[in-house]
Amino acid sequence: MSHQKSTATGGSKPRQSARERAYEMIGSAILAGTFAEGEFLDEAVLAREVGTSRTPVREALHRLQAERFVELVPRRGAQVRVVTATEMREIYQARFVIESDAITKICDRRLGPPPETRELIEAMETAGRNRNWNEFSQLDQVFHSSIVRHQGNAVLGEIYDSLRPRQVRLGVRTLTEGPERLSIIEREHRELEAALEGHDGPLSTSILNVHIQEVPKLVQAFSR
Amino acid sequence: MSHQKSTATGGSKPRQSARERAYEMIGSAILAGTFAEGEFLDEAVLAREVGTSRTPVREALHRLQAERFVELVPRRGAQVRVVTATEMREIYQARFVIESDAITKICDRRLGPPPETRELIEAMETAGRNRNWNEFSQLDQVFHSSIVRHQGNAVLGEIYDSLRPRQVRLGVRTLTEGPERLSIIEREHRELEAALEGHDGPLSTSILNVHIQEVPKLVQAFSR
DNA sequence: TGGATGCACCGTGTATACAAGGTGTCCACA
DNA sequence: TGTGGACACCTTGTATACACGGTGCATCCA
Repeated sequence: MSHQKSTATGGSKPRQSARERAYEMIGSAILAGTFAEGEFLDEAVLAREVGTSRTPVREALHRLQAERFVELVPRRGAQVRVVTATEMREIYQARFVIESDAITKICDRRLGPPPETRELIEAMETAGRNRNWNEFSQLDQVFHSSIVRHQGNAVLGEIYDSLRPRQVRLGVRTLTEGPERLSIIEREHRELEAALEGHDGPLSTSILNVHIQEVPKLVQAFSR
Repeated sequence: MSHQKSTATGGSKPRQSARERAYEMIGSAILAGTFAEGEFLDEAVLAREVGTSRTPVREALHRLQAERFVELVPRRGAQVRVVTATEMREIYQARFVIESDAITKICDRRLGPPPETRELIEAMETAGRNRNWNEFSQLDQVFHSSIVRHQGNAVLGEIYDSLRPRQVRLGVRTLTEGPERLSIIEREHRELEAALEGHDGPLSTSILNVHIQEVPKLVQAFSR
């Protein structure tokens, strides 16, 4: 999704389209919890706030529907989707199904970890030390995504990535509320890398299983 | 996706929106191969053909992008996506990953096949006898989707269903070109039902594996 | 004759005006 | 006082007009 342009990407203005601005503003507003869950969004109001007409706003809302941020009810408008604890668990289960499959295949074919793994792990540890949660979160996504894509199936790669924006909705919150988990995450990443290096499928999968369960466990603590 | 409304659904007009009409017309035109792969679609032309203005057409194109039918190139427009044999294989692999996971869990929990299974199998055999390929194809989707959803994870269910429109793009073609495969498909469905009934995970999975490979094998025959 | 530059045309991106449908309120009547 | 219906307002759905940017062609210069 790439809300909140990272410091690196936010350079010169590439003449961002109005639709893109609307998409990012509305998307991050939902992430930030500006709108109540279940609330209907008024296109005209949004347009005013973004500083454009309704047209780009409508297109942004359609994209947000595709990403499951809102529900488009005919003649009623865009309703902010309610994210339940159940759905969160399902998203993480889905992640595990796809990523563990990738890991198994990577080990079967003795591919080893993706080449950029080491670099990513170190970048994450730096971001962690600097308490830069957004950066940390994004790098975590790249780390896992690179594993899934290393397996070679682009369709599964896309699907895996599409789960990201949905989990981010709670991910940042959980991360900032439990930063002591950071060292655990980092250790697990290194363990996973080592297991992939050793082409040990079952071990890799069990590490991933524990690793991915980390977050939903946290979520459940303060779920509705 | 529900192009070509089935005979059952096509009853009285529920005041279908212009966007929906545009979506179905353009979508089925792509399925029918009316446009060349890689071709850029002209919004104004499409609007004229659908009988509406450009606005609903644009919204339809955005949805078709989400479903991977077209690629939206900024300032250039909607390009009909090229479907390669590789991508087809990847889609079927993805299906297998999700559905086999569902099957394994269904057997682990001793849930048995979904209640509607028997009914669906019989409806498919009727459709097959009547050489009604669209009906057959849709029922096949419902059959497999019901298995995935029987496992209980709605997110994985949605993802699985989203793969459908993409594979339909070649599915109908392969079906009409190889109708002798019909009895094989029907037999495998019954075998799968029996294996689920017996809570036999490995057997169910291996049946599914063979079953799902059927189509991409056909595809490869006349791939580029 | 080949390449580069500028201009014109065309198609997408955005804004705005208009149409249609639904929701809530207010009034009338039981 | 409660309930039912009609009307008005408000919001989405669609059409159209305008702005912006890119592509391709033609012309000019080397």
